[in-house]
This record gives sequence, structure tokens and C-alpha cells, in this order.
Amino acid sequence: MKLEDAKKQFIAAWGSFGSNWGINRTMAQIHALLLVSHEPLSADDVMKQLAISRGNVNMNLRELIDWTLVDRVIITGERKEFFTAEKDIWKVARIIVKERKKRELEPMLKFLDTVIEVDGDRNDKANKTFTEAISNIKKFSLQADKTLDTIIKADENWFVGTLLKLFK
Amino acid sequence: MKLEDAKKQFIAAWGSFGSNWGINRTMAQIHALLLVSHEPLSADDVMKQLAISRGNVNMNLRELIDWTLVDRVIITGERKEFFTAEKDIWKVARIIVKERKKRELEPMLKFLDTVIEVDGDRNDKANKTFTEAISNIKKFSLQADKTLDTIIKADENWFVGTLLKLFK
DNA sequence: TTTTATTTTCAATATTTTTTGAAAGTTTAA
DNA sequence: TTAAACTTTCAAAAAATATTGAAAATAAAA
Repeated sequence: MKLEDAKKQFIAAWGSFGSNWGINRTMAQIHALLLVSHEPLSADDVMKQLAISRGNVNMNLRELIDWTLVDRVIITGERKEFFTAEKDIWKVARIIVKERKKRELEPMLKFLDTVIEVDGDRNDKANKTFTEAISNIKKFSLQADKTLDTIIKADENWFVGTLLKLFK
Repeated sequence: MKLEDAKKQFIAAWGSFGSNWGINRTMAQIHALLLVSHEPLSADDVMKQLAISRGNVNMNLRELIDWTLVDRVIITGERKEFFTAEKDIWKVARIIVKERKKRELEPMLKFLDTVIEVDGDRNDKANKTFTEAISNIKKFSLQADKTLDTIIKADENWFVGTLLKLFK
């Protein structure tokens, strides 16, 4: 396969993959493009290569920077800004885990506390079912929170080495 | 807080939470409703409690059954079908992991193989960046695939006991 | 059988999300 | 300063996704 075709296909695939992961299609495509580019790209480069508007590029690049998946790069002699993506896929995974934990799991944990105490008879069946469900979800979420923290802190070697030996 | 209010809030929260997880809002809300109901509900019950149409309830219940998050229940003397949700949150998590692995990770792995070989000079910088990116993603995905398999097979005790001790 | 209850389907509609592009804003160089 | 290069914003338009509801299909009861 030709490099350019392979790139295009990869960008399309990463785009639809990303949209399952809280990252919109264009954002994931820009990320993919930068992942497989050997040099930093400008907003104009991204516009041209993905055939999308300037506004769209700008918004999604900002979002990628916000997620810390993409960095601005200064190139001496150039007036434009350039952008480059984190290439280490383990780091990428850890960043995504971290961001999603912050955006989803942590708010959920806070919410569960507000809803765990309900009025009325503690032994009423309806009450009990609800309280138990919430408390189990809370336990699970706390567990997940801790585990994810460890994964976020871990480095590749730790993960492959220790965890995987255990899993085999 | 009153039980009914707490339920409503939980259903809303689970709905928006779920939509980050490849499960659409209504599907997640139906799941939430069944999670906190102490007895199986009929399609009419769900329609009334969530104020959504029959078609919508039917489609999303079918999808939940397809994910194996919800079961049909026969109640003797009743003509209608009733529905109940898996209450064990660890099982729920394992089911979701399993389904998403099947729907997302496995297709990605297949795809990566189709794109890993590119024509031309192996030492060309552009070629190298691309091939390395793909091969790193592949390594990572294989790793994730294995790890997720183990998690899917594991039971709660194994997870909390062995894995967590390790993580602490 | 026929009737009635219930479930399923799906075209039309509504809603949500994404994208565009031009105007406003900002930065740098002359 | 002013002008040119570049970035950001955001209302309007387009695209994608979810929902409705009534008709068709199916299943159970009479």
C-alpha cells in the first residue's frame, strides 16, 4: 500500500475509533494526522490535508491541546504556529484515562454522595434496592478510581512487566 | 431526599454518564431505571416513568438485551413481557468491557494489519514515522486486548484482592 | 376461528452535534 | 503608528443521531 493511502485510511479509522472514546471524529482525525506526521504541521496544513474549515481546525486543535495530546511548537523564522502530537502511545493512553477520569468518574462519585441517603424506612424493599444499588456503584467507582490512578502513574515497563506477568 | 427524587436524579445522571460510554442516553436511562427497581418492569412502566415513546422503549430494551445488560422475565398470569437488569455492578462492568472490546478493539486490530506494510524505502523518514506509529499502536492494542480478556474472566474477589494489593 | 393484547418496525420529525466561513481580535514586522 | 499575517469566535447551516407514533406483525385468549 502507498504511504499516502495508508495514512488516509488510518486517519479515517482513528476518527471513528475516537468517536467511541469521548473524542469527536474530527478531533481524533487531527490527532491521527499529527501522530503519523514526521514534522509539526500548521493549521493550514491540517485544513488542506483533512479538507476541513479553519474554524473547525482551530477549535479541535485547542481541544487537543487542552487534553495535552497535542503541543504547540515554535519554529524559528516562521510566523505561524505549528502543532505536534505526543507519539508515545502509552502516554497517550494514560492522558486519555486521566482526562476521562477527571471529566466522568470524579463527577459521578460526587453525585453518588448526594443521592445515597433517602428518607423513610430503611427496610422498605424499594428503598433497600435503591440504596444498595447506589452503594455498590459507589464501591465500584472508588475502586476504579484508585486503579486508574495507579495506571496513570505507572509507566510502560511497569505495566507490561508486573501487571502482565500477573495476568498470564 | 425522597426516594422518587433520588431515583429521578440517578436516572438522569446515569443517562449522561452512559452517553460517554457508547450507550445512548435513553438506553442508559432505561438501564438505570431497571437497576434501581426492586421488581421487573413492563414496557408500559418504562414508558410512563421515563415519559418516552413505545418505539423508543422497545428499541432500547432490545439493545440492552443484546448487550446482555437486561433480561426478559416471564411473570405467570401476565401477558406482557417484563424486564430486569443485572444488578451486580462488577458483572455490568465486565459485560460493558467485553462488548466494547468486541465492537471496537478487535476491529481496530484487524485494521492495523491491513495498513502496516507500506511501499518504498524503509528508511525514509515519513515512512518510518508512519510504520512506527502503527506498530506501536498495534503492540499497545494487543496488550490491551490481553489485559481486558483477563479482566473479563476475573471475578470481583480476584480483582479487589489480587489486583488491588498489587496496585497499592 | 376471530378478537384482543402486545410487540415490532420504520418513515417522518425533532433534537443534538458538528461544521462552516466571515468578521473580529491579536500579534508581529515594517 | 499602520499593515499584513495569523488566530479566534460564533451565528447560521449542515449533518448525524435519536424519537415519535401509527401501522404491521405476532402471540395469546376467547
